[in-house]
Amino acid sequence: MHSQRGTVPAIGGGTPRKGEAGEHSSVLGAKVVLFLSTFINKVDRKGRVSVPAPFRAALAGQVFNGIVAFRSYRQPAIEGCGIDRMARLSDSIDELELFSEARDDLASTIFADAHQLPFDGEGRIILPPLLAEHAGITEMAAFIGRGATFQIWEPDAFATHQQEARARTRAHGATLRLRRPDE
Amino acid sequence: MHSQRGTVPAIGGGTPRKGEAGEHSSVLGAKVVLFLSTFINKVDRKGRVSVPAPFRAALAGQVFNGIVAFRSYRQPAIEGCGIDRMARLSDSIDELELFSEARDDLASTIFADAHQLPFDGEGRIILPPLLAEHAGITEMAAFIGRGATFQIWEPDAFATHQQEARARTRAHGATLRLRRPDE
DNA sequence: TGAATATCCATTGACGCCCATAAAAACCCA
DNA sequence: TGGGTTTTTATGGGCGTCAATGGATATTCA
Repeated sequence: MHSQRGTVPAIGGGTPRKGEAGEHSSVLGAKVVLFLSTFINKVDRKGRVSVPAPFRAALAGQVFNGIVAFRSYRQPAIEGCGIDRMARLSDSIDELELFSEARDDLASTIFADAHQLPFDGEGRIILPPLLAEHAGITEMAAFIGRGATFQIWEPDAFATHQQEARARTRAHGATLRLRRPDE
Repeated sequence: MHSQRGTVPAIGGGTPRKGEAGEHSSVLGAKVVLFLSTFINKVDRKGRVSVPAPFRAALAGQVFNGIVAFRSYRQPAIEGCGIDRMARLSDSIDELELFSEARDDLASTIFADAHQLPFDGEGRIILPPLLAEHAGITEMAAFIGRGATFQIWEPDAFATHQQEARARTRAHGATLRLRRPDE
């Protein structure tokens, strides 16, 4: 399977159509951002790739119209999210010991490496060569939903990774206690 | 079996009546979602299937008007739930160490494989080929209520599975202690 | 002035949305 | 309690719209 056309209006749409992508909700900002599923799109000769419409919808309304991307430091993949999440991340890191080594490392690994990739009129971004190389992406790019964030992989590499992850999860019997709605 | 108009309430009989499948309650959001009974519906040539009305009722009011579906790990079935449940899952995962391996694995196992399937005007969804294949679904699809979630099976496969499950339960004499309302 | 970047336009096929039908189930009323 | 009426549901199909993609054109900066 590969890039099927549009599909899956991301989370925004309790309400059907009428162009407004992921409007809505919540008086206190904090719109529900959820990246789900996998989409494989083509990278054209100019290095452009369409960001899946559902992902765009999930990002709609943020101050920066595009995505933030940086190299994953554990995997041959690109980490992606909205600008809002970076702000939160910044806060989290702020809570680490000032001048600690971990803090330094995180700051330079993430923020220094982060790229702001704006959408063009059609919802595409241009993958910086540095990032594309890191992920081994040339012709196709797989957008992988991960809940509050997403990743971009070279399709085959991800397929392999996913199988391994599945195996590990099953082996560890990794469980996760689901949060109660109100807890 | 064909064409009995909708529904085939199999198990736990009591006909649900009037949209109250999993009506809600609770002033503060957190509506009670309950999927009960079994319904067998047809998959048309476009790959569309009607989600049983009672299930739709149980999902009414969530931010995303549709269901979230992904391949079951241990069975040839599709797991289904509402977007709210995924959001909670996302929150739970967000509490794990950032960038930890367990977190990575869970994310790529669960979210990457999840599909957001929006309802069309008639309450149908389109079954992605990948999922349909995994469950061996071609002409008919059985919606199985499981309380807070539900599954979608190929009818015959489910019948078989159910018999085996019953046999196991009888053998093991499985018991379950009921949770007190407020516990 | 040339190369790199940003806008805009065109194509096509999938999918969202609408309308129509039949048969249940729910409802009403004598 | 039974029959007739109304309201939902499940299901088929047609068609318009939008997303993904490719390429051309305008704009910016070295």
